[in-house]
Amino acid sequence: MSIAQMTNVLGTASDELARRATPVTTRKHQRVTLPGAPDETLLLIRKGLFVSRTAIPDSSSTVITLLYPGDIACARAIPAQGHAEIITASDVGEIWRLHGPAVRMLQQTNRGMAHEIAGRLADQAARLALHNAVIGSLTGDERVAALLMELALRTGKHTPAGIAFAMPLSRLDIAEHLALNADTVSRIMSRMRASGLITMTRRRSVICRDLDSLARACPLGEALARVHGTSHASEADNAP
Amino acid sequence: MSIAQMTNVLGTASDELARRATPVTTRKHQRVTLPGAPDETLLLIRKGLFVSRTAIPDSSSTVITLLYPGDIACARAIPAQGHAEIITASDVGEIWRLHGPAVRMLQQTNRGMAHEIAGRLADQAARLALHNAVIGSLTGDERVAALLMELALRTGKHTPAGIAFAMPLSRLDIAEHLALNADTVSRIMSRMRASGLITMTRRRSVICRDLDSLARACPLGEALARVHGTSHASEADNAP
DNA sequence: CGTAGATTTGAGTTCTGTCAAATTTTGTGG
DNA sequence: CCACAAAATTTGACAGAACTCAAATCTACG
Repeated sequence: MSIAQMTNVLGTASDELARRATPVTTRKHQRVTLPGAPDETLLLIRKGLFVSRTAIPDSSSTVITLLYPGDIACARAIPAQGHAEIITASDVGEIWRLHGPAVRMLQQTNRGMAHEIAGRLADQAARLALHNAVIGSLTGDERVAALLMELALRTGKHTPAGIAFAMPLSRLDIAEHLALNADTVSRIMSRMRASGLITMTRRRSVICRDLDSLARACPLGEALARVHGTSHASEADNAP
Repeated sequence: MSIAQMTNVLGTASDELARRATPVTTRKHQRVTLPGAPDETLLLIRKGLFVSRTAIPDSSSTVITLLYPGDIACARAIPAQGHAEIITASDVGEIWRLHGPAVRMLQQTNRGMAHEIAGRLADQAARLALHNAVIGSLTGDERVAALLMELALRTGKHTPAGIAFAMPLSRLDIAEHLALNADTVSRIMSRMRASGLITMTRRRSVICRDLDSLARACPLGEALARVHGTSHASEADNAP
């Protein structure tokens, strides 16, 4: 089974999945809770953009991971103890909740499913590793460019004026995700607006004239394009 | 099946695994290559400490991930294109190489294996997320303390003088892993030595009087202990 | 015992964080 | 539809932590 085929196993199994899973339609800022460690519930992201906000005790910081359609959220992949929360960042979202027993049952019926889940988790691990490189080796400007590029690749629409996409994260969310300060993020985006790299109608709507200039503004552009830019359009076309 | 039981599936399947896998014993600085993306080869870390050094094109930086016994390295979980390299950091190491066909065959025979692999990848994703928090929200001193604590928990031996462990990474490795500068790492460790937090016989051998003071020096100590400090001793007891 | 490489340390610079105030946006009720 | 309050964002001034560059030491290894 090739990777390309595997990518759709969760899709082709959707009849069976649909019987076992509990679909949840969410609106902006709605929280979906994920039980803590011993539980093996899976949340399958189906539509929209979600952020996994993980408050780690003993630290004032929260880890913010972005979740796109096709991604899987599970307690074991989250470093915090106890419950975790997945928050809808886009205007609407859809999650399928799969309880532990259902996961085990599906894995017995559909032998490819555990393999597919492992593959997805591997993809998400690759993204986390890349994100480590982003916040570890790039300047503030480059980090913001990386996020914009990621969102443009994942959720952007081509328009005459360039690639348009919604910025579903607040400045504070962006800051926490990119390991920056909210003030600094604001400064950087103002600078980008002034330099003409991006245009913003409203605060939450970005237009980027061309992706190439964004990629040039970010040393990891090539890797980001590989991780975020392939076949996600079909999965993310329900963006608001 | 509880998580505790799952943790050992790869172990209990070792007879079958041993038939399919190619064991590789490595010495310090030895490289084990992992074929690029379409390949589904798995490298199972059995003994020792390895670093996955991923050079991302278009960037001068390399992502360094630490791999401990029980961890899995696979192309899909690595953000770089093409081949990847796993480098032995400890004096000796052992890896089991599982080629794609062997993985598929094992998954048909042993239904729990894909599930176990998914669980391991989830654990590694949790560690990557925690590492994001480390390099994103901690000061240089705190990051170094976090690494020392991780190594102490994973490979430390209790001695009358405190917890002793080898520092298998060079200052440059540490710097790249922690998103710092090699000079800064050196400065920080000198400061820690001066303050009595750690003692160093030779450059690669560290003794920490007590873990608590390290944990106090790192706001994420609690989370690190949870992720690194539970039942790894039995897996890592072959440390050099 | 000498050399190449790794580490340490100093001095100066830059980027980002902190704090505070001004401004814009969003949400609510009349 | 407008006014108002609360929240979010923007911007300025300043401080501090980490980086860069360079030189001095130290180690490992032949």
